[in-house]
Amino acid sequence: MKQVPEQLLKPYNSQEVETSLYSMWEDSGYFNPDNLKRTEKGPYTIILPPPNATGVLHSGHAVMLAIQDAIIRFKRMQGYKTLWLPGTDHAAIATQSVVEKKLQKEEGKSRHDYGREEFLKRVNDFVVASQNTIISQCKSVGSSLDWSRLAFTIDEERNLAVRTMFKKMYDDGLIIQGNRIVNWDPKGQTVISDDEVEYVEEKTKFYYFKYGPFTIGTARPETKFGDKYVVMHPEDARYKEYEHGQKLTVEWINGPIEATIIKDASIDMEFGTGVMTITPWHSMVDFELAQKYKLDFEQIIDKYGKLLPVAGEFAGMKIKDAREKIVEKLQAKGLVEKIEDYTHNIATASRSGGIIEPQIMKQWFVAVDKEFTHFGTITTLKQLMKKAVEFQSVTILPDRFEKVYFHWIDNLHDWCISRQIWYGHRIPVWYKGNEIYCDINPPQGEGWVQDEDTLDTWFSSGMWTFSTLGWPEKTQDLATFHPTDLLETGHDILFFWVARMIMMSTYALNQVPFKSVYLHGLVRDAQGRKMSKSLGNTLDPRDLSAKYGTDALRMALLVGNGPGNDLKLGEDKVKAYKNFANKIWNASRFVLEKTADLTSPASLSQEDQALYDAWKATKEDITGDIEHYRLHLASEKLYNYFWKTFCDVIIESHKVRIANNTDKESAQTLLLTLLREQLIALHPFMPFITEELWKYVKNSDDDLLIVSAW
RNA sequence: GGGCGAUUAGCUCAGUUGGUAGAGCAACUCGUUUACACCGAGAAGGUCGGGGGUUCGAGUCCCUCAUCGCCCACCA
Repeated sequence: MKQVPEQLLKPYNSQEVETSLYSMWEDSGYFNPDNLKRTEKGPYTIILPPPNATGVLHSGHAVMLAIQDAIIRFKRMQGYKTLWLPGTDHAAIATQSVVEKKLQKEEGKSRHDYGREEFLKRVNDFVVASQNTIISQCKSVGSSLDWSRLAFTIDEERNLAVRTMFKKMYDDGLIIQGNRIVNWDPKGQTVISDDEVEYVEEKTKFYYFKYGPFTIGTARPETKFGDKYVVMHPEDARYKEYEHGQKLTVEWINGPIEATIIKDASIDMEFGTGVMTITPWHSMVDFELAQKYKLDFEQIIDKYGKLLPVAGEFAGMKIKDAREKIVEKLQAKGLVEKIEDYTHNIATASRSGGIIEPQIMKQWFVAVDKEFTHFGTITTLKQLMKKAVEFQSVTILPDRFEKVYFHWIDNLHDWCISRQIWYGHRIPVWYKGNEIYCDINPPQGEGWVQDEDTLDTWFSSGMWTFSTLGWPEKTQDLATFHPTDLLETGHDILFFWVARMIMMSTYALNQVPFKSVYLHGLVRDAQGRKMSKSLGNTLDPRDLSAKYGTDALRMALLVGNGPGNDLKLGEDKVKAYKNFANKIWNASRFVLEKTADLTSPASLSQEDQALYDAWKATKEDITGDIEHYRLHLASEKLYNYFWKTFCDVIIESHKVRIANNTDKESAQTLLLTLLREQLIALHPFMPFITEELWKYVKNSDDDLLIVSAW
């Protein structure tokens, strides 16, 4: 007769067991696929979306880790050679600005006071110091990541990969340098890509100014100094007396100027007066018009958002201050016809919040529409991205995001990849006079100067599935684990990241980066609001995990959380699964007590066999759910079966049978078998409590639950 | 301006291919001499946003309207 372990006599205490269980798993080496004994089903790989190296664990991370860990544990138990590869992200702009603020606050100096080299050293020190925080927090929620393969988006290996990729794309003519109109962020002092622009609604004024015989409409008087082209629709009857190319002299802000009439069908006759003047240096639309008709470009605003000498008396003023003054002056000259209230969207930089000022600048771009020869066929990067999803080499879950993805590709312009910040992968291009040199390593000889700019952080992130596996070297890992099986991430970075990974991987390897994409939603508070520090409604996963147990937290994040949908998380929900953990604990003790005198498994009675078969069917159902990434259903079914069927029905009836000695050994065998199998099935979702209980339920020759057969 | 999603019990949400409406929380009644009160038993609660259609049959498919939310877009 076995003794029921003393530990089971008190309620389940997650804090007492979690840390040591995690160490036990780590020590076992089973997080590393090379150490797995059963790998008959072949490789299964997930690369972890790298959290910011300087970040702390938030509920978004917790969801991501819970989902991926559940899938990885499931596959590992099924007998796959599972690799879940961790890493951290250098998050160029975000990290640099954090360190800049810190240095400003602590030492009162800007990055320029330190100089590039010293500043980068400071950033690196900061990153190294804070990196362990996020890593240990990932561990604390039970993530069975292979830490032996930990990567960093800007370490030496990844830098080599980035330089190699840049060079390859440069040689293929896919990375080009050009003077184009770009999104300049005066606050962050860098160019950003179209995807980093966020449109924010702004209430402002709409001004109607007299411009010679016309009335022009504008929301931005401060850009209008040099406006010498006046544009209207060729079929606008109101202006039919004027001809394209006609010149006339008009009185304007700082005196008379010679204006040229442009007729173009892109003008909306219904909007305003149907006439506008254009400012090609500071407007995307105007830029295109100017290119079309080969007009002059003149810069009006500098990179700090101040007016240039062309503004005459207004030179040096911030645009915001200048606007009023200019309107006043026009008013004094009698050129203001009317002013209306106006609501429109202004472009802001999503990171810094600065208002974007379009500028013409020399930058580096990835040409997405340019044809090139790719493994023997002519294609474009856009086509590569499109085909991967179109032909289902990559499937996106939920599938409605496939439409969103295609729509994004259709509207995609060349990707501006150069940034005027210091922290990041430096562009591997050197200049000497008019010579330009691009290679993985610096050129020989004197007088070469490297390009000052760094790369968009998503450039290196785009290579993440294969740079982490050793590319450009032909490593065993790359051959074994690429393409990866699943990318699980938030739908908010579908464009930034998912699309770029598909582009980079199909381009460089002629392989998709992953076979499936699983997009989870945002974690919101119980009222459905976005969690934010300013609202004070954030739920810290570390607190929840400490208070209710990691298993409870994980269940709360998984049950009912279908792909693509936002999850409303209240503390009540976590508490409910803490109760469930305790239920498992108590039921396990009870089963162990009632079966202590069972020496060897008995054959099942017909009735018990039927119950067992019903469980088998449930488990098969659950297996299918997990295989199709329906964790929200699988977890709920396990919960219901354990509580409603196993505890409330089977244990209740069988304890009577055991007491009355009716088919006792069959009853005992069934209880023990069902408990064992449910611990296995629950393990991917609630790894800690199940592994802990497994110690008491397993047979002597059984290994850890983490590697037990599903 | 385009696209997408949501609308199911008081609250938060499930409902995989159309086949007699589900869970958690809350509220109600009862129960504490033996697994668990972090519990059990029981009862209550829904014309599945409105309207129309397809079907033997619709929460599920189609059309339409309404409200809320998200994404995309260079109307000055």
